[in-house]
Amino acid sequence: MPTMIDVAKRAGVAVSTVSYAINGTRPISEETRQRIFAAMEDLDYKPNALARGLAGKRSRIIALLCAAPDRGLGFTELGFITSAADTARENEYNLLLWSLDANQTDELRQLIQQGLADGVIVMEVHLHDERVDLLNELEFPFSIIGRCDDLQNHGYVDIDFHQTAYDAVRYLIELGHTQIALINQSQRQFEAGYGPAVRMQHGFEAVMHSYDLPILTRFCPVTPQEGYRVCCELVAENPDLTSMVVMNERAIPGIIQAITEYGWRIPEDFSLLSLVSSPNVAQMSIPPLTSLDSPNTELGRLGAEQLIQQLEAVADHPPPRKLLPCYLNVRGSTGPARA
Amino acid sequence: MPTMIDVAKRAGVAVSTVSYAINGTRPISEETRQRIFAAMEDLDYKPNALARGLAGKRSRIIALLCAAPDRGLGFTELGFITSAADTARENEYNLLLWSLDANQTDELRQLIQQGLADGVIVMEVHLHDERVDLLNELEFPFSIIGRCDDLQNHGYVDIDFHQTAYDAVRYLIELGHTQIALINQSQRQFEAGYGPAVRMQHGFEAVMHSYDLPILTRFCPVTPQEGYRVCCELVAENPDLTSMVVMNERAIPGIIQAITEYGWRIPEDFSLLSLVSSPNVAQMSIPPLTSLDSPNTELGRLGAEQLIQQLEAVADHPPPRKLLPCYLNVRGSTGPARA
DNA sequence: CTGTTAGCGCCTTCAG
DNA sequence: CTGAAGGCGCTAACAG
Repeated sequence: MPTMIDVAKRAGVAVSTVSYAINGTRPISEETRQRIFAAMEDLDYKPNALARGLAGKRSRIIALLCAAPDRGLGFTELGFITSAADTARENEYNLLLWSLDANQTDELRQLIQQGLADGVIVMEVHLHDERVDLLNELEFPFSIIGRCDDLQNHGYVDIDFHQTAYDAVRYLIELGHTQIALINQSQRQFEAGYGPAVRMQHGFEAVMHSYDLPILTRFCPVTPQEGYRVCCELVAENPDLTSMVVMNERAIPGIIQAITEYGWRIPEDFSLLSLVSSPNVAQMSIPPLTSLDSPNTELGRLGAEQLIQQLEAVADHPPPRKLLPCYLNVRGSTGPARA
Repeated sequence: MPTMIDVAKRAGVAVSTVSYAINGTRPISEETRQRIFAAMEDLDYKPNALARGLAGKRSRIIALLCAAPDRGLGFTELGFITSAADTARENEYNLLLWSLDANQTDELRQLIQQGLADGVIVMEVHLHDERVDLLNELEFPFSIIGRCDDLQNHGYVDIDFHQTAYDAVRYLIELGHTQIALINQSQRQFEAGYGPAVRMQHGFEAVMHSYDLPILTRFCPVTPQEGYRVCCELVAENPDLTSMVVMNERAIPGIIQAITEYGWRIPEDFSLLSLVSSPNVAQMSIPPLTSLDSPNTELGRLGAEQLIQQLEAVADHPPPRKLLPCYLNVRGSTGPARA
């Protein structure tokens, strides 16, 4: 592996000049610049990232903190991961994967103190998140996908759950539905303060209230079996129900089965709308589900971009805060309300 | 951030002694060892990874090359990624994510020349893979999840597709089936030499042949629509068919629909077995699918472990080669052959 | 068993 | 606009 010294020799300049040429930290005459880059080409030279990081105090490495949530990792997280990786690369950063649970703050501290990463992206944040506390305490740069309660003047990117609830209800109302139930994630998640569960719950209630419609909601553990059980109860107790919005992909097969067994056809007799879901699984159902798909790749991208901006910022920008809507994809599980 | 010098001072020893104590590269008297570690504790010292890497020629960083295959990333890849990350951490390595397509060899070369990573894990390899060629050319350490044609005396971990085909057919035969069809992935993938498609095709043919049963196979693009179309044709042309093995998760909803519309109930009239699939999606179907689930986390783990062993090997071990079976999970989509 | 010291490859003040 | 030289924090000879 050639080093900067080799390049300097070949170009007939000092090493520092090569460094400046590479980093653009200082004006260089066009002529020597050319010579230097030619020499780099010839030698197939690439700056050594470790040495650069050590000397320059910036490694151009960021880390993605990927904790497995209770329900396991899914397409949502996969979207974050890959788009964060892409975004990092586009900006000439490297992305590390730190698979730590939300409570492994000691391990996180260790990793940070290693000095490898310039900053981290936190995903799947809890409303109150120890990791975020730690990062604040260490004053270590970070960005968040999701939102905490205590925003601490920090930025974030998240899904606009309220808007999503609104879009869902609005869409069903336009199809003539007035009896709309929400099946949320598990009560445990809700009570643990899991952001999406909490915000969707409140968002849905607010929207239904604003339309002066009856509010009907259920929590449901994230399994088909529980989906079946919860949905059976729900329809038995509410035979007037014509539609349902569900933010619980894993429960959906059970829900469909319950509805079918009750004697309703989808979408002729009953409409089903999957919230904050991914196209992959929405298309796996029969019929394919109309859904409000989560902007996963955008979230991952923005999370990475916000962190990188923060790392490269000269002045202090105001903390970037962004809420993204879900995209409505009309597939086969929704239709006009039955008479 | 304290440095090694601080620790050395506080413990009253030379920096090198601290270094040796940390790395265990040289015997240290128990007493000074204690003093040094106490000093490290007191100062909350952690070795700087960049400096360590630069000086020691080993960064303890490995990279996972994660190309998105044609069909997009799914649970399989997610399993690789997370288990590789876990394994890396357990061995005190850091895992980088390099999202490069299989043909982006220039970018790969660049990243390697940066000197950040000690080695890479390649997944989703093609039977002939440019990345592997490059890695061989550069003599850069790597491990493979999957297999190339030209093994070059290199190790690998992969699924035992032949065994999987055998297990699937055997299981169905025991249920009394003799008319068994295979729905594979797309012909394009097969012809492009995509390992799983090729090996499953050959494995299935060999197994059916060994049982002296009729061989019936179809390729199918990875969408529900195509699954529907291919399956409609298949059953129309083969009304005696009683079962089907499918290595094409995305096509399955369409397949189920086709079978249902044909008038067969699953599993009473027709058995469906999903090959090399993930429990998550197998459980998403109605009924939940009996499947041979892919050992994703084991593959990811072994891929990482093989690389790390290679990096830390003193002597040259023989290249580790391992084929893993899929796990049979009997769920609700298989039953005795209809009369 | 321990200490001294020269790098690892680069960045970044300082002088010119 | 360019050069020289001191460090970044650690490892690994080389000496005791």
